[in-house]
Amino acid sequence: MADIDPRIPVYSIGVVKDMTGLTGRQIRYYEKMELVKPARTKGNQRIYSQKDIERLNKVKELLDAGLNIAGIQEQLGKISNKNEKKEELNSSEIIDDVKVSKKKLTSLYPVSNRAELMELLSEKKENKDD
DNA sequence: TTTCTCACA
DNA sequence: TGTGAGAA
Repeated sequence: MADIDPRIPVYSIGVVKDMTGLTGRQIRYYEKMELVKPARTKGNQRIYSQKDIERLNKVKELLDAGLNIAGIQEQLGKISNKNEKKEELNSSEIIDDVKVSKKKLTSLYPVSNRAELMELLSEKKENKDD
C-alpha cells in the first residue's frame, strides 16, 4: 500500500492499528499531540515505520503508567534525543514487564514485552506482504 | 480504506 | 483523553 522504500518496512494506519491494538483515532490523536510523527504518502496517507510502532507502544505504556500527554512528550523527547538514562529506565522496565497486552489488544498474541511483539509483527508483515 | 474537522464527554 | 458523526 505504502511501501515507498524497499529497504525499510512501512505500515499504513490500518496495520499499525492492528499491530499496536490502538484504534485509528487514537493513533491520529497521538500524532496530533506530537507523540508520533509519521510520514505521509503522496495521497496524504500516514506511513509508520518500526520506530513509530515502538513509539506508539511506548505511548501506550506511558499512558497506562498514569502519564498524561505532556509527560509522554517528555519521555519520548528523551529517547528521541539520545540514548536513555539508566535511572529513567528504572520506572520504564517495571511497567514494561506487565503492560503491553493488559486489556486492549483484541486479537493479538500472548506476548509479554515489546521486543517479542516486534518479532511477531515482523513475521506477520512478511506473511502479509507475501 | 483513509483523511479531516467539529463537537461531546 | 478519546470517540462519534459527517463529508471527501
